[in-house]
Amino acid sequence: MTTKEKILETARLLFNENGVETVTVRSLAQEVGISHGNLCYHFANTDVIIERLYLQLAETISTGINQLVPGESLSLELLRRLGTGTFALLYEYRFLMRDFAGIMRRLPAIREQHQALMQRRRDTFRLILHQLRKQDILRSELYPGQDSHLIEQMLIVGDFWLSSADVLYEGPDEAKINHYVSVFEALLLPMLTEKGLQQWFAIPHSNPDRETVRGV
Amino acid sequence: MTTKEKILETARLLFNENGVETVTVRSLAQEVGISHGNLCYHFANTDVIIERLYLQLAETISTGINQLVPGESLSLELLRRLGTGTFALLYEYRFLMRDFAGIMRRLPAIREQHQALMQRRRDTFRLILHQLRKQDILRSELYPGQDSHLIEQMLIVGDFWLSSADVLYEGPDEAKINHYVSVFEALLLPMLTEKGLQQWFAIPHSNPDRETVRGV
DNA sequence: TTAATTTTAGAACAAATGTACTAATTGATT
DNA sequence: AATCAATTAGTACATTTGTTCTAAAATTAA
Repeated sequence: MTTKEKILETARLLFNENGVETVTVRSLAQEVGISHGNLCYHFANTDVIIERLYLQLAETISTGINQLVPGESLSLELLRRLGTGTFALLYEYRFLMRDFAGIMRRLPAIREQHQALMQRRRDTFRLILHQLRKQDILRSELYPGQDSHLIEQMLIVGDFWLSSADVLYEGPDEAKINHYVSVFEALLLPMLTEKGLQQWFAIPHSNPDRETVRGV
Repeated sequence: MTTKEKILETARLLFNENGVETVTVRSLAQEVGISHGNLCYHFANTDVIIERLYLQLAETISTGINQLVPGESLSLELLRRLGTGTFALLYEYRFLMRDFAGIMRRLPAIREQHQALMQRRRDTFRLILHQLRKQDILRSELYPGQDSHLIEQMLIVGDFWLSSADVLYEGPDEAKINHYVSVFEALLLPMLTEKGLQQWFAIPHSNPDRETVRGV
């Protein structure tokens, strides 16, 4: 592992543990085991490190999104695996969502990137809703604009379950991601058709070691 | 207005605008128009100011919660007014939710207070669900534990719509709160009975100047 | 091997911040 | 009016932090 990679990796762990505000070039350098002068040689400051880590995450998510092809058949089980993968990925970069406001304030460049990413996720969610309806798994809107509301719920829960969990989650750590995937999934369930509900009940929910896919 | 009150008020506005990390005893004192020595005489540091502001919010919310009496009849319109009031209140203290993680890290005392507050809100939500079912407005659970999922969704959306709005909301400011109240409300809608849906459709949704109630 | 380039450690400096302290001023009480 | 407590402004100091600079060491290329 090169020094650059070691720095990024250590920074990610340190950010996750202590938050972005408490990590300085000096404390990070010490954790990596190099001088802070050396660290500044590779990355001028912590801001550019945060930016790089955000790009890492955004790229991984984007490639995940592109795995979903319009028109391709979907199952609720596939969606759950996609969701679990995304949540697990987000968990590795959880400092980004936890210190969301502060980071967006510090790094306007990321703000725009994030807006674009969220737009792509919105489109993906809309695609999913459309496909599920075509397969008669999802009921149609109860009122005009319900889909938009649902998608916003998905964005909020999908991004900020981490912050909420920080204070409220009390179960075992291994079950955390699966728990919040269930909370997320439950946004969709009341809108399932009879057929959709049957398909959902048929998914093995007790097994937490399901294979996961990254992205979306 | 006493100096103490002036400090708290200015701090709240400054926190909302620039985030807790950027506000120092000096910058705050300057904004209030007093010396930083004087400010430290009233409040040792910014931490105790944050704590005081949190208590202000928590207390207001708690009194709002107690307005709901178990067994009393509910309407979706009343719930919407309660929701709007709470969202408006939260908006005035939005820095607390935006810089949530950082604050919880800095002030462990608040963390415990917040856990307790969230428990009370959970109980309130459960009470509401129960009462709505008694009035045949809400369908029963699709699966055991759905209520818990729904309540967690309500907590997450109810707390973090502010953070999401920071980056994603693009409409006019006056409509912001009502928009997110709708997103919040939409969590419940798919579970309404026929009767419930009819009641909901009868609410005048276009008028944003509805009277609001604080709390919950 | 030699020369050039990259990487590294450490020193130095300015700016900002929390905290403590002093002295002056104000306001209330007797 | 005199006294005491509360309030205020301003100073001082130690720490931390970002940033820059220098020189040594390590690595690579010729």
